[in-house]
Amino acid sequence: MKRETYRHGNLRQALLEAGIELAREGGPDAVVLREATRRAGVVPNAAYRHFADRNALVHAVSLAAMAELARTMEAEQADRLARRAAGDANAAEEARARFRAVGTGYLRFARTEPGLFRAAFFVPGDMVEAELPVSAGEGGLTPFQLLGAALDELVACGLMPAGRRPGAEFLAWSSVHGLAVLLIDGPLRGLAPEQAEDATELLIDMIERGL
Amino acid sequence: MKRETYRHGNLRQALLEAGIELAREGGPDAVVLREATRRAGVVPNAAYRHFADRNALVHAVSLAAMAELARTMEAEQADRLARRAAGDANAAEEARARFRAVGTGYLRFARTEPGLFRAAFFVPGDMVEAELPVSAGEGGLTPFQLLGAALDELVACGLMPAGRRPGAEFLAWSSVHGLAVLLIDGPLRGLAPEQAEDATELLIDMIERGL
DNA sequence: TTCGCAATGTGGACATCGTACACATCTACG
DNA sequence: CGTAGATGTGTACGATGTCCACATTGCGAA
Repeated sequence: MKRETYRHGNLRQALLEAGIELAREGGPDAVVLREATRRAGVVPNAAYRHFADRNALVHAVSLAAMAELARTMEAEQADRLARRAAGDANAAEEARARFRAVGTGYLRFARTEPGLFRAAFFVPGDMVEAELPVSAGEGGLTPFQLLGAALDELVACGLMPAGRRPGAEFLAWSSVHGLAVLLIDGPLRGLAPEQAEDATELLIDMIERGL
Repeated sequence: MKRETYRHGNLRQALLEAGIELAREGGPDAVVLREATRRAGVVPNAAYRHFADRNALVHAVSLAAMAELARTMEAEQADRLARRAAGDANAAEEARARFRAVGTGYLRFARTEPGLFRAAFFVPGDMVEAELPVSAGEGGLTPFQLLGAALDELVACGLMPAGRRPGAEFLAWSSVHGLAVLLIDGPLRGLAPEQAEDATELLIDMIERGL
């Protein structure tokens, strides 16, 4: 447990990882600075060499969580597309699948990692941060950008009137995000996973009709 | 400032009101027990005669906030209906207006009282509490019940297929709630009020098409 | 009416947290 | 080398939630 070198070597990263773990277990409020330093085997004040204050730490955790959300969404897309690959290469159906995967991936992450999900939207960057590369997945796109790309595809395939494209991110995002919130700490929490998935599909159906 | 009777007389209510004020200013996290007792002119521990712990206080605040949300929604409905009253008494249009008012009222409350809005969904009652009379407005209906009633009307007027009625509360609610969250502490916060209202109308358009 | 008990408010104490300030230790660069 | 800046330590303070023992009071039974 005890370090033998005076220097830690990689404290910032260690604190960040401890913070992520805390957030995973209990959301952003559970990211307590002293506990993170404890887990890193270091005295509380050491954290201040790497983060201005607790908020800065939570913010870094938030960005990391956002990136993990992006990865989950990418994985969901890959999964959905693979599941239908060999068949036919209908571009429109593919665009739809990619769009739906954005939503289902988002909601899967929220249900699977509620703590991190809440953390991702804490100190929730304004629109600027939604495009910060730190919060991107493997493909280099942030969750917000993944959604935008999927919508562009829908328009390109004629599945959505171009006139409604501007601002559509926010409408789709709102709906999915709202369900996520209601599911994880709103009145719908404690819904069985299966029911939650049904609700997810119904919601995305509604969005597709409404877009 | 100082009391002259040993008994406070109505401490529970005083603490609750202080708590509501704190929540109004800074959301549920700002409801700090000691500050509430300070405002009530009483020693910290006195609170424990009326609330099991801080959480119980926040929970009571949450229910009060939910009731205020309900009142805002009722007011919005009354407003929208009055604004078109004298004209014609088209039942379908009236049902639509009432439905839209549910959403706009909800979002208006979120933007006007972000602290209370966040508090309302803290310790967020599961489905049971969404029907608790404590969180109802003047008309005796909770926000959730107001939404349900509006949806029933839509179906009755043929504005929405009856087959999609079951569970529709949750879809509409998710969408509106999501926009609220994104607007008040998500990436859309800081949108000008006018833009926020535009987004509101667009979102409700989408919901109407999708339901 | 009186007396005693339950309800309500007080005082003091403790652990935990975030964070400020002064000091110790190391590493890298002139 | 040796010194300056970077990194970790120690001590301390104020704030918070909550526990325990005690003080004060009002109300109903005797």
